[in-house]
Amino acid sequence: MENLIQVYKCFCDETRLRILHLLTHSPLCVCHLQHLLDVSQVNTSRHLATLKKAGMVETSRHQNWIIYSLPASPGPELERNLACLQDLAGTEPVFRKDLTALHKLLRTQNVRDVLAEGGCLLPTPTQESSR
Amino acid sequence: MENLIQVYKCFCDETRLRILHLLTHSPLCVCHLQHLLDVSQVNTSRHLATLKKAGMVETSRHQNWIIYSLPASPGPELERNLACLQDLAGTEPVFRKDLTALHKLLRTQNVRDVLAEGGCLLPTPTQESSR
DNA sequence: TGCGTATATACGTAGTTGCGTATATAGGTG
DNA sequence: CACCTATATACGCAACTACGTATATACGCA
Repeated sequence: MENLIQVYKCFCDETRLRILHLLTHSPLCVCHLQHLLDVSQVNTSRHLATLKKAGMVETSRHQNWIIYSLPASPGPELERNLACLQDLAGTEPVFRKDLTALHKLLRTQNVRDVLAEGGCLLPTPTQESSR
Repeated sequence: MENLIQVYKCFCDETRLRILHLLTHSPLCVCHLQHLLDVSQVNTSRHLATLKKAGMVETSRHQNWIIYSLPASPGPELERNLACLQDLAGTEPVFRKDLTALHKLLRTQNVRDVLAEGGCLLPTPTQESSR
């Protein structure tokens, strides 16, 4: 039960929902999440920490970057609810907007190869989004 | 998006989850919910008010009793997540225990007929659960 | 070793949530 | 109308949450 509640607690914040939704489509480093979400670095990092503590994301370091991704083997509560989220995401403008931005990012930089090597989606959009 | 968040906010409390799970199986009046959940009257009432404000339950009065039930036409966010909850409920001991108690209640009092008339699941278990 | 970039944590604070105690409303019945 | 039962709301408070500002850690590179 605690696991289930924990999932819902994570799900009831818009930023975290958007993070999870994005990660459903691709692993991402913090700076790109920050850029895609248009949320401050601290805030992004904090929400990611929350998700990680709840076992809802995993991390791997690649040089200076921390790559966040969904767990390789998520618990049933998470897995089931991510599927549910995925079903509903299509009708939520925010999610669609995020997806468009993500695809643009992936296309522009053809980073699938980089990702395949466990890397970050360079170039990082650091400066302009340091609000 | 706000709707979706609201659903998750309601879902991230154990008592409210148990209420929704019970209502998935049968409409119920406050006093029986209170009894089944073993939660104080005020607390039960308050959680129900929260759920109602979020459009996640509906009420109908029958004499002195307020019968709570799931909405006749729930929004997609709620409907989808209730289905998800239903899927996961089978493995949660608390939910199974609640269901057993509910079935016992329904059997003991053969109240399906009463419910069919929009009534309460009499007799009410008032005194013993007034903690 | 010292600097720059990426990410995380500490601290203070405003807003929110949950819950107990007390009290109010509303219908039913004598 | 007076009283009982069922349910809801008001108030106060402790715990939790979110977020900004400031600061720390960790890695890469000159």
